[in-house]
Amino acid sequence: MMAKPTIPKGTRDFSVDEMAKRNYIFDTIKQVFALYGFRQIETPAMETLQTLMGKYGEEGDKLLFKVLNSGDFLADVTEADLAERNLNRLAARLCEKGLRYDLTVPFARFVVMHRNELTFPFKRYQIQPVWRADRPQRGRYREFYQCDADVVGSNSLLNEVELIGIIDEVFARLGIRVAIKLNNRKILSGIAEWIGAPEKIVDITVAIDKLDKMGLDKVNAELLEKGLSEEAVARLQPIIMLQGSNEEKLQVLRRELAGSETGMKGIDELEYILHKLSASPLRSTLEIDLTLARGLNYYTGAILEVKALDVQIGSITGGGRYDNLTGVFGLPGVSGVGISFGADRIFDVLNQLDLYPKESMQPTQVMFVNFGETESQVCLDHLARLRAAGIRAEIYPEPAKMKKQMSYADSIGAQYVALVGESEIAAGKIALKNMTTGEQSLLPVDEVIALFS
RNA sequence: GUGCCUGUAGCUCAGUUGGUUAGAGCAUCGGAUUGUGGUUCCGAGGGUCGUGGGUUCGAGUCCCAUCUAGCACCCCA
Repeated sequence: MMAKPTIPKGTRDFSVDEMAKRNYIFDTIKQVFALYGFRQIETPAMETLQTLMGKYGEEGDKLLFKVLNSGDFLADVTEADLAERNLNRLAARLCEKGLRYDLTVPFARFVVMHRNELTFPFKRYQIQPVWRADRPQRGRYREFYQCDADVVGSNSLLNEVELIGIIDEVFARLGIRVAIKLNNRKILSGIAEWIGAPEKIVDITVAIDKLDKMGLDKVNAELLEKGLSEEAVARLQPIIMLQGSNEEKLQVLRRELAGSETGMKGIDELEYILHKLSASPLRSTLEIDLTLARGLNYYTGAILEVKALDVQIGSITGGGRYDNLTGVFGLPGVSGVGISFGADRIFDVLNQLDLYPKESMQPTQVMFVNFGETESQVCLDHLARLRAAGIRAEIYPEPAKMKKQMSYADSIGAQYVALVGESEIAAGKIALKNMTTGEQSLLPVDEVIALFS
């Protein structure tokens, strides 16, 4: 007896309806990427662990899925290794491959491997699943798709501007209301530098993030607890309390961080991007948010994140600039900037808001009822004509009872049912039934085709 | 990875202080209706109560473990 079939934790099957919806998302994103001059690549599901390890910090390494070597994978393992029980060292002996954790690191590897075939700036997009051994929650899966667009080999901030344009266009097309949050790593560095505690950037941003929930007193208390001096906390006050329009925020930052060269550089960059974008107003709101920093260890310039306004879910898109993207793979001095759409979360958002256009489901437009051998032969001719005209059409494969064939047409959401029996064949016409209105008319093929153009 | 929480037909759920052969609605399949679906009526199939142990004369109900979904951390799309 077979055990009940299951799938691994944090993974999902997608039904035909779900795939139609997902493809609608992927197609929308692809079209916009292409509009902005990005071209697609793919990389393998597996990379060598050498490529993957150490790129995502200690936490990230723990979340990597490792692939057991084939063959006698214990051959090189000694009793001493087993006795030692050092997981990392043992894993290194047993596994040389892992599932990719994101698309950015494999892309960096790709750029370095193919550097002589590429012309820079190189703009690529990539839509593929990634895997993380995270504990699943709503909107958090162990297998999920990322849709990345990156530019390498260009330091121009125009890239940031274009990427924000892509984000705005994609969510406008999908009909999702979003807020784009913008920050700059150099500003964060400037802040830390200014209060004399460079290593405290993360603690500071995490604390500021809690201002709404906990209030100023508790935020300050947490900062002191994290080891900041009274003086440093006092200096931070204007930055913690930062609010108002983007212009006002920039003004305050400019005043407070005047002493930090790095900080001022970051402010300049931010201002440049906002200025360029002001020329053609975005449909989404764009706001400066100093609390963006966590998990973005490798970012060195702009940092951005997108939140859905009407659904509570983690960020649905993230991105930023990382100088020296390819440095770890032996190609220093190449800057990258990119964004990553979280297709699965966008899918969840769209599902909750039910924002799919009808056409995205691509249901059959005409289904022919099967009356038997001679009748279906005539239908095949009609089908060929309809399909040549780009109409999605099919015939029920068996001469089953009418009721059954009609129910089937109903369940697949067919727009029309075509009836071609003895009398229709004699008349050289098709009885076409509109499944929404229930109306039926007798038409020649040409007029049926004309209905859809 | 840490701390909580969930689990009964494909789906949404009932199931009385542990007590005979575990129910309903929806869905599925068949029939009423031999060229007309989405409405109606009738009928059928489908569950070793997530899984494995334990307590008990007796467990869907109590205990433990494990798996799964989810929540808060951590981290992130």
